[in-house]
Amino acid sequence: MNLSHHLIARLRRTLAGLQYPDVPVTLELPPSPDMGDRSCTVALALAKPLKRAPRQIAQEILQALPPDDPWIDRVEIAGPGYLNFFWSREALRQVLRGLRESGPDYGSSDLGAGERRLFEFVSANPTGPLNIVSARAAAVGDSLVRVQRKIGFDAQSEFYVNDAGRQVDLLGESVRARLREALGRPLEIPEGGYHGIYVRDLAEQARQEFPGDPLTAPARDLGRWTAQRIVAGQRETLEAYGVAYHRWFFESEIHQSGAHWQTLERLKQEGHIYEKDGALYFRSSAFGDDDDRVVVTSDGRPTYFLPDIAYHLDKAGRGYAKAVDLWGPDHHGHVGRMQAAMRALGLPVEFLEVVIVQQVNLLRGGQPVKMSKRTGEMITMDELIEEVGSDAARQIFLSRRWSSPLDFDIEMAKDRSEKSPIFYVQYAHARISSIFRKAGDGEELQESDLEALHAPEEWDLLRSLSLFPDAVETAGLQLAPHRINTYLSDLATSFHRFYHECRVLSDDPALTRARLALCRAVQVVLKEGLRLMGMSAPDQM
RNA sequence: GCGCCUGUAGCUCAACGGAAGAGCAACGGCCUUCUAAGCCGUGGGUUCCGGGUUCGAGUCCCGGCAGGCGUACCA
Repeated sequence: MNLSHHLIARLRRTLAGLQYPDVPVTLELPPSPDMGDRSCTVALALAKPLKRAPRQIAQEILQALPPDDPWIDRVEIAGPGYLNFFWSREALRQVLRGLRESGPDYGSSDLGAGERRLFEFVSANPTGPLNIVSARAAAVGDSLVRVQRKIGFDAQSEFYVNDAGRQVDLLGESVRARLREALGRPLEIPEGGYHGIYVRDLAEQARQEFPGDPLTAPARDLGRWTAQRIVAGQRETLEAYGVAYHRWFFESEIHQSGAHWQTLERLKQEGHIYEKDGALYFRSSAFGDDDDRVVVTSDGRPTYFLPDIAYHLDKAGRGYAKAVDLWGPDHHGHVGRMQAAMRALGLPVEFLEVVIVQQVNLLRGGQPVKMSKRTGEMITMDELIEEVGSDAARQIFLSRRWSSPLDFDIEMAKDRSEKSPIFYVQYAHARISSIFRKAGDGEELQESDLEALHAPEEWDLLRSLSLFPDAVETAGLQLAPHRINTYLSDLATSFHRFYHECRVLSDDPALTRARLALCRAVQVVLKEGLRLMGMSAPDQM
């Protein structure tokens, strides 16, 4: 049940019948509903190849359209040559029937044709608790995966744990420094170590539970043990946020299997590696990067880059046609080298798509909250969820494009007054639930009841429902989950207006049944949309 | 210096290359009703500036300006 697809198919057939050159047929939303429900600009696009006036072409298309379409009430030509389509009441009733049949599957499609896609996000270092930046990435990444699956991609989520390398040693040494501090010695955190107060708690845990003597064990062993504790905590945080990964991938797996050395061999064989000053360089500049990059240092250690290449190669090896990585703005400089590596290894350019999720500026009542990674002074993701709640946080993170920097005001996020737009959509859902509580077990809808729908607010609501599949499709294809949020706000507006103007439970049984069916349809779409955003659909507020 | 992101109403932000929008703030209305966390109305714009491509540019390209981030044999 997708009115847009129906119309596009109609138009394509008509254009083919007219033997026009092949141009993409897409639909727009006219600026105002009284100008139409969907609009098509093919006549404008055809003006040049046909060397004719666009309005004249529009006229020709209009006349060639099958006149007997029960879903189209009328077509108008507007402006320079827009074709504006108006749905018939029958079409809008059909939306309601279709929704009753498909339920939450409404808006699902097989557009992705089962293509396997892997979404990697957050992937924070296992050296401290997750912060607010991770909260944004988690909200965006998780919603992306949900939407991708909705439109027929076989999408999965993954967290890459950097549990190897120097930072793990530093973590071990930082824990040890805290252990010594607890014994009354001065606190000496190593250069580049971790200053956060959370390290003290980890040291206490290590004192009690580390298998062996944490004061004398190798820093790497202590670090690895601690990292595992931190990862477990990160996993709990994300689960409290409603994010469950399909897989947690540990960098140490690569070090154990030696996959990174195999990757290096492969690059060497292809002639993409050279030595300079004792270090091994990957000739990434030959594949579009600004510069060549070190993959093995002069003292023989792999840089983080080499296992990272191996990891992404592993993604391809696992049968994913596309890997989408969500990175922070501080890593955007790495996009070029990673894509260069993918190309050097023979993967198509589109294989790796990097989404840079921009920074979050944390505010409290309009004032910036100072955060410092060095001193470990920061608001953790746990504190964020505790203070503002998972739903409110996700709603804010999904209300903007990921490419925009975002101001997150904690006070505003907690606000539950009428000024706050955060609960607008959920409130609509709760209101509908309330109606159904009052209605009790209603009678079954009769086909003839639909004739009772007449108010403009009812048609407007049905029009809004008809746009859900389009919103899902756009959000999925453009990797733009905030589109779902924009759509749901519009739907909620239509509903609140309807609620205000049209009493659902009345002494007219047919009208009551019809309006209850309409409410149910709205409720299903709100709930499904909220699910795609990883938010709950409360029955009471 | 170079690279990336951002610049749209007073503020926070939407807008598949297609006809500039919403929320908040301001002002004025609506609770004896299924939830007022809601609804209705009013005002508010050189889409940072200058070129270009296009039938059509907030959107794409080039050049500026402003803010943010990055620019390691760290991750």
